[in-house]
Amino acid sequence: MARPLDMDDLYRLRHSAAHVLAQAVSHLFPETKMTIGPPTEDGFYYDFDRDTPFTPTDLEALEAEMARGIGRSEVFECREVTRDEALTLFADNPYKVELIGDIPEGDRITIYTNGDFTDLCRGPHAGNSGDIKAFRLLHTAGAYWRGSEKNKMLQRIYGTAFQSREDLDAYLTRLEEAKKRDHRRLGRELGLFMISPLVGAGLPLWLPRGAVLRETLSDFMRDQQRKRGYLPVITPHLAKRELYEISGHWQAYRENLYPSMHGEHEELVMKPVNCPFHIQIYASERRSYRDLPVRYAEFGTVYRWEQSGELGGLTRVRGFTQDDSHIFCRPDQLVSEFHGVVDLIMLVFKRLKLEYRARVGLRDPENPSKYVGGDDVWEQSQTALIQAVNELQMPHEVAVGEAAIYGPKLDFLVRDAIGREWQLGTVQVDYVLPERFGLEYTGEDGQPHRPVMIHRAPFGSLERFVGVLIEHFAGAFPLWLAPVQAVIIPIADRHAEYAESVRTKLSDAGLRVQVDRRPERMQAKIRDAQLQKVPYMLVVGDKEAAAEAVAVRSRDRGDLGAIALTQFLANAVDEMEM
RNA sequence: GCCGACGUAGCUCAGCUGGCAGAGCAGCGGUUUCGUAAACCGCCGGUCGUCGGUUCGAGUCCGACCGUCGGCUCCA
Repeated sequence: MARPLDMDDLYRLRHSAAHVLAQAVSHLFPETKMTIGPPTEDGFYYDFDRDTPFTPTDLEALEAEMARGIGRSEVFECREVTRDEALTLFADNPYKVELIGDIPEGDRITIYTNGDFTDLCRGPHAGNSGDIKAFRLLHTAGAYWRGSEKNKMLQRIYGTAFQSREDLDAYLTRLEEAKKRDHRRLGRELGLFMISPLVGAGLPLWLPRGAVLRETLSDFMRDQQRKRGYLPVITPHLAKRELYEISGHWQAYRENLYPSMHGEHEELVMKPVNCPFHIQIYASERRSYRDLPVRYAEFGTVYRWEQSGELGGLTRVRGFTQDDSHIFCRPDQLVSEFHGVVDLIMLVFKRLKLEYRARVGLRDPENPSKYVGGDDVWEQSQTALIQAVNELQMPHEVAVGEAAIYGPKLDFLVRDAIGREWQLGTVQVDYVLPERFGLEYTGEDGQPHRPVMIHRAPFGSLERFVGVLIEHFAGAFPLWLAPVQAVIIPIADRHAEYAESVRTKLSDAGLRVQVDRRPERMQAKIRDAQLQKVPYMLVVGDKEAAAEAVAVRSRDRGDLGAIALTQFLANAVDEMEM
């Protein structure tokens, strides 16, 4: 076995590959201004300032030019320079001048040279360009200078590099595999959802099989919530603008709200969040300390204006449904309620065998305009959240600036098949909205007290959650989730009647089954069921009809032979519990 | 929103430098009644994303818009 790949070595290699790319650009497109070119998790990129964008043909020419640079095995030489020297060297490049200006006084300023190309760079680099054994330029993209849309858009070239040809091939194969499980592709192939341009971008339509999948998840959650003392509520999709002015969403998220509609005397907006509605329900009665906690749950569909370039599939949409709930509790109940919510979220991940990590999101003190609520209230809620998380003894990281507008939160991030991480479950502690809406309960002392709110959504959005599940399972859902759990395949027309009786028995037992009675051969029906990733195919012919049996073929394990129908049903029920 | 690529039948795709719109699968009709991943024959199917322009002539060239994809920015 080859020695384990040292990430630092790979980073150096990719960093050097970025320099070789910049060198190639300087040869073929001398008018181009270099900016920055770091290594990334999967490769590297380099941003160039250039009037005309790079074409796919340009990329081919650059790959050839890079190969020449690598062939020369040029050493990466590091040299420390003075600030003045650096400014002189890069006098004609405003980007480098800006970077030099940002290097703190007293820090070393270094430049790296490979052959005829010199770049301002902190390093480190590979020994020489010949170490880059395998590389590929992947695609181009626009990217703002320093990531701000106020700055000029630069031309970015993405590439990747490895220490061997095999590693590169393995990476490219992985990209291909990831493409095959893309939820947008599988969504169409498996008949789960669609996007109609006439309905609108970012507004997915759920097809029957997708709707069954989603409903199965919703039913699971409803069942858990019922067991945990949640109460269902249902609220409309529109509300007066004033509601969101009080909550603060109108001010803080105006650019993400759909333009308002005019009623007779009021302005109505599509709801971007469910919480103010649930707050109104809480506020509709006098509440005693004995009534708390109150847990309102709703699969609430919300609408947020997203920039068109951001839309795609089920994971980035303009309308989506949250498995939302708002818990109103006394301060002394906060920690136990919080723990109950985390328990529910972990149950979801366990049921689906998903790997996750937890992240505490705190507010960014540098950017107070992103939030509502005073410092003291934030201090209180952040302290409460951190305490609750610590008591769980759950590994987590802390991210400053990742709070919600009204409070800190605990997010759960799930990694999907392509390695992307998705924020799925979330719990938020909120002292702000109860204050803004003047919520109260009467305490033991007969005095009014302010409740605390917990916002939580274990799935996050059903759309995004299903999108991630499609990719995670590559469409081959576990039995309990599969939209069609079994297809019954009669071998010849004379077996249709028995097939129908099998369907009735299994349907009555709660399974989602279909009979494939097309005038096709059994082989064709099996093939179609496999491609549709149906967990079980039940072949029925003369032998099965005579014995009240089914010949079971598993999607994953192949032909399992004939067993009694009652036995199949018992096995299936067991499997769904797992 | 910004940068780039792309948009041809329900799906996957071909159509070279402008000169009569193609294939496979799906669908429909027929034949076949079959034992674990595609039976056979035939037929239908397209305002080449939309609108405008250049040209004797546009799927092909140009522009705008709509949409999709890869990024950037944003994400309560």
